[in-house]
Amino acid sequence: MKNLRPFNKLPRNFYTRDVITVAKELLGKVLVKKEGRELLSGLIVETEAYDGSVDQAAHTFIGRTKRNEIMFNYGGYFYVYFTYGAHFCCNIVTGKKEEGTAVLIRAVEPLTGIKQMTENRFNKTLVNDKEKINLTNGPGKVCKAFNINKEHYGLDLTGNSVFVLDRPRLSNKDIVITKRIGIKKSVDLPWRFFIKDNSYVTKR
DNA sequence: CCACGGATTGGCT
DNA sequence: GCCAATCCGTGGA
Repeated sequence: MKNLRPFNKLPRNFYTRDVITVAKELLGKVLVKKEGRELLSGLIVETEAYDGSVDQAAHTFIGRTKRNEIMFNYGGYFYVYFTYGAHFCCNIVTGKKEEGTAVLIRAVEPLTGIKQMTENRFNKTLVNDKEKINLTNGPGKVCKAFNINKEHYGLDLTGNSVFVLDRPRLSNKDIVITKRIGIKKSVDLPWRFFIKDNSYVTKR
């Protein structure tokens, strides 16, 4: 699992498809961030789709603002926002120009750079299994562990600092579909996707 | 184990 | 001025 070389970076045309398809197909792919010499990476295990054309919970529902403008670009950009006065959350912009759609990365399973992630999260290096599970099982936790913040807003994911590696597509039977969590509007849309039985999915 | 609420910034009305 | 696509600690059973 240490050697990520045989896998290719996802190309632009992966991201420019519709948000639901991309949200599902991102499951099982590998999020990578280069941090100095360290390669932080994790298997994407939980996502949510947001679509401003029909979805009141999407930040683009109100139209274009300075904060959400990257979501109106075509797919393959990083939308990072700050919330609750404390946390960053990262999203992958999808679709065509002006669509205003994106996929929230809710949880990953740590693969490489675990020691660095633990330092980023807890400011120490010791890890037991309980801490490992708690490292990246939530959108704010993923950003903290990967040290993703305001500076990464608008990054092109076909570039070289943050990107996603391809992996074989999961079977539909390994994907669970539910309503989204942590929101107050458009709560009934079944736009949350996660890998069945994966222990790094958000706990409820 | 579960429920509850405080923290704390910045975007938008 | 309101309140959020969250997290964590506390307190009770």
